[in-house]
Amino acid sequence: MIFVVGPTASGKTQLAMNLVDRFPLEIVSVDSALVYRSMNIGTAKPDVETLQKYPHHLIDLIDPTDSYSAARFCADALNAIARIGAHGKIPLLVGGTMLYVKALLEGLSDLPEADTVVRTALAARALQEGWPAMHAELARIDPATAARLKPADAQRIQRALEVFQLTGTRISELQMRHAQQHQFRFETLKICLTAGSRTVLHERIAIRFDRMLSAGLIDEVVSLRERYKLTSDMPSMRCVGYRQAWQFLEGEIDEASMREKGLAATRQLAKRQLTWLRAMPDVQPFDFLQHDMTQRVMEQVDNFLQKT
RNA sequence: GGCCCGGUAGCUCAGUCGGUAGAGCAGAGGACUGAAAAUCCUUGUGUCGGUGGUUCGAUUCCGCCCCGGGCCA
Repeated sequence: MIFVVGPTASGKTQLAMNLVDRFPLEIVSVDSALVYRSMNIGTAKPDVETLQKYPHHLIDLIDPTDSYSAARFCADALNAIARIGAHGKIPLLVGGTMLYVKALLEGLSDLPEADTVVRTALAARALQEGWPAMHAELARIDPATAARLKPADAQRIQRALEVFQLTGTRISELQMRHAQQHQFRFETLKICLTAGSRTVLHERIAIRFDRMLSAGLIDEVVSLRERYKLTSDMPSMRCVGYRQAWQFLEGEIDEASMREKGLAATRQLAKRQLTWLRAMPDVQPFDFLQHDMTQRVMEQVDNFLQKT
C-alpha cells in the first residue's frame, strides 16, 4: 500500500492521478473535509469528470450536518483497502488529515464513540461553570489526563469526562491498555510532498484560495445553508474557508477580512500538517518544486511494487 | 507656493504631561486517541521618517528637511 501525504495545496491529488495512470492503483481519500457531500469548492474536491476517471474512496460519505471521526475513518479505510485488494489492485491513500493516517497506521485505543447526549450535558455545565472548573473536576477523576491538558482545552476535557461517564474508567487507563496492541500488517511506501520554502507554499495557498472565491465559495455556503439545518459550531462549518464564509454571511466580518482570515487559517493548517509530517517515521520526502519530482516518485513506486 | 492632518513591529494603530514603547492581526515554535480543515499552549528591540536645537536625558518639546493625504491658491 502506498501513501501520498503532504500539506494542503502541495499537489497531492495531481500526483496521485499521475500514479494511477501508470500503476494498478486505486485512490483512497484521507481527508476529513472531503467526506462531506455538497461541500465541493472549499474542500478542493476533484470535479465529477475527474472522479469518474479517477475513482476516490471515502468521498461524499455524510451530510454537512453530520460528523465523522478518526475511528470511522479507520473502519472505512480498512474496508476500502480490502475491497481494492479483492479485485487485484493496490490501495493508494492520498490526503492531508494526519490524524487519520496516524490512526490507521498505529491504531486507536478501545474507547467509546462520541455520545451526543453526554456531550450536550457537559457543554451546558461548562457554559455555567467554565472549562477551568471542568478541568478541576477531571483532575479529581483522572489526574494524569488533567495534568497533560490545559484548563482551556475544552474539546479534550470534554472528551475525557465523556469517556469516564460512559465507561466508569479513566481515559488514561484505557489508552494505556491498548497502546501496543495494534499492528498494521501491510507493506507501505510513504511519499511526502514538501515545500522547500514555506513562502512558496503560502503563495500557492493564496492562489488556490482566490480561485475558490471566484469559483463561488460564498454561493456554495449560501446554498448549503438553504438546504441543510446548519449551525456554525458543526464540524463541517468549522472547516477552513467555510467558517470565514459563514462569518461573512452573518455580517461579522467584511469581504477583505474574510479573505485574509481564510488565507491565514489555511496557512495555519499547512503548518500543523507539516508538524505532523516531520514526526512521521519512514517517509520519503519529495520537494514539489523539483521538475523531475513526479518522475522520481514513479521510480520509487515502481521499485516498491517490484519488491512486493 | 500657503495652511492643516499624518509618518511608531510585516500590516492596522495605541502610547510616552520628556526617563529609548505595546495591543490586535500576520509570522514562528509546540501539544495532540471517535470534532483533527478541530481544540489548545508559548513567542513582540522596533535607526518611534531624517536632521539640528533645548535638556543631565528627546520617539515625546522647538526649528528645518523628506514622504503621504486633504484644503486653499
